[in-house]
Amino acid sequence: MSAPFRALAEPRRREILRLVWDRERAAGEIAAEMDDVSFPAVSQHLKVLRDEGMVEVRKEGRRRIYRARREALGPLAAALEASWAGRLSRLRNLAEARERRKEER
Amino acid sequence: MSAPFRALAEPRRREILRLVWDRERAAGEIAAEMDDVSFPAVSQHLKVLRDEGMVEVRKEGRRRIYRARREALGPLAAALEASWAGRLSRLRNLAEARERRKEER
DNA sequence: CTATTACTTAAGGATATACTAAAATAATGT
DNA sequence: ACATTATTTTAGTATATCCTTAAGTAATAG
Repeated sequence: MSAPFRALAEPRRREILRLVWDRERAAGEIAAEMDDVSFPAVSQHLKVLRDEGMVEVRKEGRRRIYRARREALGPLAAALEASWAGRLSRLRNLAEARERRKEER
Repeated sequence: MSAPFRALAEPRRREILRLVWDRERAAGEIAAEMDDVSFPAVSQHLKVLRDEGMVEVRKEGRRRIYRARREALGPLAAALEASWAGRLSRLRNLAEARERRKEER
């Protein structure tokens, strides 16, 4: 129960999920889309997502093709989509306002 | 956007949220309900939740009374409730099955 | 069967984070 | 004013995690 939240705590993993959310992509393609991170690092994140059942892999020749298992994410799928749509922003704004108040002191 | 997921990654913080989900509780009461953790540690977790706007505090005498800001959690509220109800278990079971398969090799 | 491409796994290091104990702050009581 | 209770903050440490480089697999190509 703990693990799904943990898996999504990492921004890179959320970005990977976004990339394979509605089209499948090979590991290499995913890595190519991401900035400032090595291929192995991406591969390690993919492993975490696989172990959580959040993505599925399919072999095609020498490529591994990934896609999100949206159903498996349950209510977390909506939370992810909200975050990509910036719809978690009310929360963020509140946090920022609090931060500002703190600094004013 | 990153921060809310990060805040919920920590099991203790999810437990704190559960404790103040539908009744308010003083910081000390929260700490008393939790096992194997010091009061300061709980206080630090409460700070994270406060900074994320996930809980509200109210002073009453020398006690600080906390409650969850469920509205502010947006779609994450449903994910939390699902996790407490064990309804994220399909995900977990898949992950465990995968784990078993790996060990069998 | 050697080389190349695509990817994963392993080893090691740097940084983040969660914890404890101790000190500081805040409100009330004597 | 001083003590007590409730909580937070600070300082320091241990552990987790994310990253990089290097080495290991797997599949196809020559």
